[in-house]
Amino acid sequence: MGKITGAEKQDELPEKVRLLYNAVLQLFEEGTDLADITVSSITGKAGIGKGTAYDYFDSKEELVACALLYVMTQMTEKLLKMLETKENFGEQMACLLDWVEKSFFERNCLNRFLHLLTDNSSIGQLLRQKVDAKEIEQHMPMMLFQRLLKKAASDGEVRTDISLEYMAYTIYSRLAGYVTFLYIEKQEREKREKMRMLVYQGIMKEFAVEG
Amino acid sequence: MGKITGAEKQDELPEKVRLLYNAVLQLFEEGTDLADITVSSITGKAGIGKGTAYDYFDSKEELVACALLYVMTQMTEKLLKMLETKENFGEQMACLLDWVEKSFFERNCLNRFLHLLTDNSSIGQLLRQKVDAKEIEQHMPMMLFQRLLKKAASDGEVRTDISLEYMAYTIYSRLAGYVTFLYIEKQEREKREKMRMLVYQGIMKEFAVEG
Amino acid sequence: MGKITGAEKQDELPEKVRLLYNAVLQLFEEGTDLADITVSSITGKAGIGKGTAYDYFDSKEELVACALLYVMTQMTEKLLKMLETKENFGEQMACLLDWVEKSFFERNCLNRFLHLLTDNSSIGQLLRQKVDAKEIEQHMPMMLFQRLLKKAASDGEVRTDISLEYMAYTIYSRLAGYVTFLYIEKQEREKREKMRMLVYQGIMKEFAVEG
Amino acid sequence: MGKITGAEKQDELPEKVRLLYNAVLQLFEEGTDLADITVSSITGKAGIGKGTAYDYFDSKEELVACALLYVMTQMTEKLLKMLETKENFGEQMACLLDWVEKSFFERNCLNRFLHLLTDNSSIGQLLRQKVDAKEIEQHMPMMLFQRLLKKAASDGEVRTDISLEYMAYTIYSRLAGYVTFLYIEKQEREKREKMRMLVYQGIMKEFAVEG
DNA sequence: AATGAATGAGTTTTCATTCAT
DNA sequence: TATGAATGAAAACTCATTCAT
Repeated sequence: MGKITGAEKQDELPEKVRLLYNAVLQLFEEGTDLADITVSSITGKAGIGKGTAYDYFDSKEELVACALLYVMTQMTEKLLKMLETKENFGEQMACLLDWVEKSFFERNCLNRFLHLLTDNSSIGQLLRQKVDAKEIEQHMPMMLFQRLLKKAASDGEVRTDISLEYMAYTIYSRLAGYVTFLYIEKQEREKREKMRMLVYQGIMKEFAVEG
Repeated sequence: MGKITGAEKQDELPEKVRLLYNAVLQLFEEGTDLADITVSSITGKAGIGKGTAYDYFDSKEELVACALLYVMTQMTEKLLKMLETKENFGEQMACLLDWVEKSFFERNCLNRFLHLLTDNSSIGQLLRQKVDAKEIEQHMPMMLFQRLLKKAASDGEVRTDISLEYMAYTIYSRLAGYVTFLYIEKQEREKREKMRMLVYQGIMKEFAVEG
Repeated sequence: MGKITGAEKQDELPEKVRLLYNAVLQLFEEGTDLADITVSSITGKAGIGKGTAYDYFDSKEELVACALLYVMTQMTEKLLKMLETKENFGEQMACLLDWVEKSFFERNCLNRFLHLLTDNSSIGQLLRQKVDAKEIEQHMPMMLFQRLLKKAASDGEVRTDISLEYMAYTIYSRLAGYVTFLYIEKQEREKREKMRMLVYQGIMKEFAVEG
Repeated sequence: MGKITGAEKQDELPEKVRLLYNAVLQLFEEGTDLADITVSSITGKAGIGKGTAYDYFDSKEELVACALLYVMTQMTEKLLKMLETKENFGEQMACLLDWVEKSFFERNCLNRFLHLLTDNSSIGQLLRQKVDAKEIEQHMPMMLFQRLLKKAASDGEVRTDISLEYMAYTIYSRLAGYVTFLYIEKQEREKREKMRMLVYQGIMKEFAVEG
């Protein structure tokens, strides 16, 4: 009766909802555009009845936004764990660039999510609303960057005279810019590697201590 | 009946096509999401028959992609002219940031266009294809930045030891990042101004020659 | 572009609208309940595309209400013409009773319309709204009765010391009551004829001059 | 598992069935249209499981028809008791008119039931079938009127030279006509009172003995 | 006996595209 | 060349009914 809001914890999710979320993720990974995702395609992939989706969500928009929120959260959690195994800030940034590139080519959607953060569609708007809910906020990309930076700052790896928020946005920007570059110049391997190195150096020069 | 491809020069455009392009621009400026733009709404705003659109374009996607291409071209041309009146690279960057912010608040669409560059919808893909056509390339944002940078380099205002392409992408990235910031933190004026200054300084520190 | 409102004159009706109206009438005559009428069944019977219905009407409800209004108007006009050929008030009442009975058995819907006047469904409500529009009012059953009574009064056939409105409602009531009787006792011919005579006499005794 | 047929006596009704019946009544009193009543809304209001309804009834239609039959029976029983406290036929008729008007404005459903007697929906048809079952017949409106009239006739208050059945239908008709009048002219209080008086006088003049 | 999660057929509605005029 | 009436495939969503628990 109470509908899913997207604030549920992972272990609170009903089985069918998990199936729906996975179906949305798969569609995303297949490159299906947001506007072309239909309730039929989701429930079909999930292997459940169309009506069931409406037992848990009020509308297609709610369903997709919640699914994306869930996947983003999962993804950033995994990413965070991975980053935490790195020795220092530089390695973390290198790892992030790898991840972004891998994500781009495997379509596993980081770029799609970054994109959604500035999407004007009803689903994009709904997603931003849900992200605004405090509890979830902490897993969002920008917060992830801030967390990395805070740790690095206390370890004396990055400068402390620049606002954390600005540094987070700048890292986000450079990654998003790199994704755009990939969209346009994906074909040439050499160029790609050169650009990646430049982005890496750009971040390090601007924020890292020493050189 | 050769259809419109988007490669036409401004003065080659049939009157009806111009009307259609303007209609798409208006819809965009009204904030209509890409997915919610219909052929009816376009031809209605253009004041011409629905069938006429199909005399010039093979599909709605073609029509919208061509219109966006045209508008982007127009916009960057206008922007370029404006930037060329500026004394130096620093002023140009400040002007760009103003423009981005104004564009964001007046919905005059620069952010929408930047967004489209990494959009997976059929229209977005078509648009990128068209951008790839050499003749148009020169008017696209990245090329605009490269042109500015080339001039600035020859005037000794920016460093010459960094790849032009990287510098262009970095400027693009920082602007796109600033737009994302505006999406998320638009409400607070002070924060906004501080962030804009930081972005400006970030660009200048990385690329400008001395002070 | 301007949608049909139900206030159109007969010769202003587009061909397709006429087809839709006829389809609704046929469905009604087949005894289909209001709630079971679907847009598919209407356009199917009309032999036109489903979308066409929405070119002319904003919703199924609008379509059905307009169709019923049209049919009621047509029916009462025909009935009025028929009644005007009668010599006097008594013959008119006898004719009305015949008509009601015939209508009941041939399902040509007078009873359905009378019924709709007190129906709580969204279509019933819409219909009453449309009936309230002045121009149409004159053709509705109650107005028809009032017109007959006015003529009869000026011819000295009915009493002039009773309010016209009351007389109209009473005639309406007795007819509706007779329909209810038919619903419940339709099987027995003799009983039916006896009841019809009683209804006739009831009207005449109450309103006719002399005896 | 013999299902409920609607012929059960009040004290034979399982608790759950009573809950279902009450839920239907409440929905009706809230003005919900027959077509908008759902099994969910009924069982929800009844506070029992959806499946339980199907343990007792074969279909939604059966459930609603039985519920309405029950409520009508209850209502007419109550009404009859109330009428039996009246001194004479005239007071009974006045009381009936009060009841009808009160029922109309409080939505307590007499008008809805009268309406159902000539309704073509599957529920309406089912209801009439059930009314036809002899045991129940005695509680239906028409029978109620006949009972009143029989008593009044034996008390010398109404004429004995007119068929009881005709008188019953006429009273029913006039009440139904008054309801129609209320639907159309509910707003004006004065007109309403005048009409009610005329209806009352109409009945008395036609059927009452002397004055 | 009682439940309510799950279903999917069926409904209303939209809109890109066609084609007779 | 230009039109816009007509189409129908496909979408979102509802709800009576079933059935495993």
